Amino acid sequence: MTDELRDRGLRLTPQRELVLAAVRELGHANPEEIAEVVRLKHPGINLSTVYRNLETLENVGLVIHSHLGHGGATYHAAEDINHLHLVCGKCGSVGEASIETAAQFVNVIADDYSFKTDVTHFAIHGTCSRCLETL
Amino acid sequence: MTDELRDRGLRLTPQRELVLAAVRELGHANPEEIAEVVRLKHPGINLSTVYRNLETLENVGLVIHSHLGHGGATYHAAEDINHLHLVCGKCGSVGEASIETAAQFVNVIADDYSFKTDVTHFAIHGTCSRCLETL
DNA sequence: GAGTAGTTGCAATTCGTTCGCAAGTGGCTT
DNA sequence: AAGCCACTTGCGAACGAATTGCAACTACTC
Repeated sequence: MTDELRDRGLRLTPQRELVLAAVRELGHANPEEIAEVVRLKHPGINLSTVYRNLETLENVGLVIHSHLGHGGATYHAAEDINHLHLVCGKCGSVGEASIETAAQFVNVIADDYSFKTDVTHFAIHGTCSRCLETL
Repeated sequence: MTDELRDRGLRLTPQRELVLAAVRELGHANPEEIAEVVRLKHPGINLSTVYRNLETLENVGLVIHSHLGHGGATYHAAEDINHLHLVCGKCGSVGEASIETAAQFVNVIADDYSFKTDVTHFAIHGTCSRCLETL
């Protein structure tokens, strides 16, 4: 990460390092959860620092956010974005699906609407298998 | 709408009527925009009344919300939900696509993950044709 | 090792949304 | 036609998530 940052005149601070480490460790997490993990090693970190670092890490391309539900964003390490999210509207569970399942869909949208789809950014909303059973 | 409401012991108030009318008129709109339209005919309406009516109209099935972007929900008349949304991450434009384009995708997700997809609830994120050209 | 520009912590602020409560009013009942 | 009661409204306060201004701090360049 040193290069990505320094090339842009940005700095490698302990806080920034810990935020990235937390994102990588957690898989998908919101800023609050990330702050909690960071605080284990750096208790004094401020929430706004977490927000600001997530933003810069995203600009640099080390981190990506996606929207899984009504609330805020959740963050992923850039190298982990190889799945799409299936969010159950009933129980709120978040499943994952292979990106390939959407390949054909992405192609159709590209052909018919000249729209280049990023399937990972928004979750796929619906009802999970467990909730379908208990209807 | 009278029946949908009264059958549940709910009332048909002028405010409620105007909120529904505004949703139908606007196509997709957020609560703030809906309030603006309602205020043309009923200047005193309170924002929280709009929120509450959107919620009850949704419970009754006359209105549906979906998430098009980072911020809050946008509301549609229930009878208009026959398209999915293509939101451009660069320019913010919101396009529409036929639901059929997703039919195969929905089937694959159902078969592979036993997950029943509601494609209209979350937008499809990506880059629109115009922004693709100007890269 | 010193200087500078990027960064942090803090507190205050914003935005969108929800809440509690008292006053108001639809609509069933008589 | 009038009354009653539960549903609604408007208002202000409160809320959570995210953002901002600013002074103190510090990573990095030379």
